[in-house]
Amino acid sequence: MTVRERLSQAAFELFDERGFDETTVDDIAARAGTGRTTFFRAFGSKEEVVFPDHDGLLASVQARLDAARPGSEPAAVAEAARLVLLHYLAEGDLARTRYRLTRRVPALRAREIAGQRQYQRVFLGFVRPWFREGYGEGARADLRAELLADAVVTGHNHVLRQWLRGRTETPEADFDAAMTEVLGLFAPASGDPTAGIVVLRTDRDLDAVLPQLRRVLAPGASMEP
Amino acid sequence: MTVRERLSQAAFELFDERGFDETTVDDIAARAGTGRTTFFRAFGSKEEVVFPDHDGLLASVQARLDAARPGSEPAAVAEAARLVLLHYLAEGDLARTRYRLTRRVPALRAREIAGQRQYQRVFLGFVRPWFREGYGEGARADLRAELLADAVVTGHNHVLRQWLRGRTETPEADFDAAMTEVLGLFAPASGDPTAGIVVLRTDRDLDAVLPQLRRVLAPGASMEP
DNA sequence: GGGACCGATGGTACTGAGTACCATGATTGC
DNA sequence: GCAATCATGGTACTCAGTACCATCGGTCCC
Repeated sequence: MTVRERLSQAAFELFDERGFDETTVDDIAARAGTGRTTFFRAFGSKEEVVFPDHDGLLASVQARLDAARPGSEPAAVAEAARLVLLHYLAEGDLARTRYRLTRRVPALRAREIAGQRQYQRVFLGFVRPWFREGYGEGARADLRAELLADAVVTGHNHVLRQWLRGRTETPEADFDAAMTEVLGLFAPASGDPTAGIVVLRTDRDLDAVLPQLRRVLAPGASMEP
Repeated sequence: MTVRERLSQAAFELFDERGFDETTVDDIAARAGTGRTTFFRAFGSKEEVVFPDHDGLLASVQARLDAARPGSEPAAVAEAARLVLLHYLAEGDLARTRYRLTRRVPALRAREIAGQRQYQRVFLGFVRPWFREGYGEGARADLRAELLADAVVTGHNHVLRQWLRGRTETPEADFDAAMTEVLGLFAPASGDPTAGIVVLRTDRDLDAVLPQLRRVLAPGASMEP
């Protein structure tokens, strides 16, 4: 076990026993059998122990998006987001412990949220050019791109949260459904046959088209042609 | 000028001159002609000087939503969000200084983002029951409610940012447009005539269906098959 | 007027995170 | 065997934030 791993384990144990604020860096270092200096060389800050893989995960999302080919943007977005989900699923109990910690400690919550925003920024950087192409440049395309980048992160978080709370046994299937929903709401028209989405605003009788619409709007079946 | 105002002014001056991290609380207190203790009694933390009205603004948003009457949810959401926009517009240069600070200082950025999430939570608390009613309980309604709550905040931020950067002279009109867009994407059917918006996904020629659908989709009609 | 009370202020001392610097000991390369 | 390198740990510092206490000005009551 590396020093870093010993420190991480000691930290999570102590956070669980006493709480985050009640644990000092000295406590962690002592339990791990190292000095304080070593802790800060390994982790940079006390909070960072809780989110050790954040930067790497963010980079892998960016890499997945960078590797996307034109025309497959929706798939690239979904697959990049899936990387994050799979990472947490693989962590198992550790992810649940982190979840409990972030619910309880405002500073950790703030850091988690800031981290999520970084994902949103990465998705935005990928999605904005695509939207400008699909909708034309201007505020409308940029706003929609922001909304989609948000929605991808929120969709992911929604599913992850259900799993962290033990509310679902099928997070990956839920994820597919959520991504379909999200991409269906936002993706601009493009060469991709899965991206033919229209926003309509009217002010009259729905019943006439309802049967026809039901086919398209039906849960589960709605998004795939 | 109250002690709090003197401290605030001194702080912003120093942040501007030397930067946030390079300014100590002692510096601020000294320039304001008070003691360190008084600073912490007035502000709670160094970061809080930068976001002094956050809690009050959040409460006013909550209050506006609490006062909403059934059937006017979209208007309530838009008006509650508008409160925030108007607050920043009224601040003028102070808001721009804060914007510059939050771009430069990661800790302030994180705090700003955490604050935005609080707005999202408030909107979510308001919107979720409405969506459960409109779509039925379940993950789909909850996810869509989250997406709308996000989108309201993002729409607001989008417009505010344009103004903070000096890219628009008509933030209020932009805001109306953004809210229409956002609510149009997400709002479930309701009595409000501005809410008769349906998101539809087809794989056919859009131009062919659009006029027809435009005719038949009605406000107030349920999207539930 | 005088004394008791009270709120705001400011000072002192403490804890704990994070940084800088240096000494030491182990490992590696030659 | 020797030198260079690197991880480690120790010491000392800055600064945010907290706790506690002393002081001072005003106010209220007698």
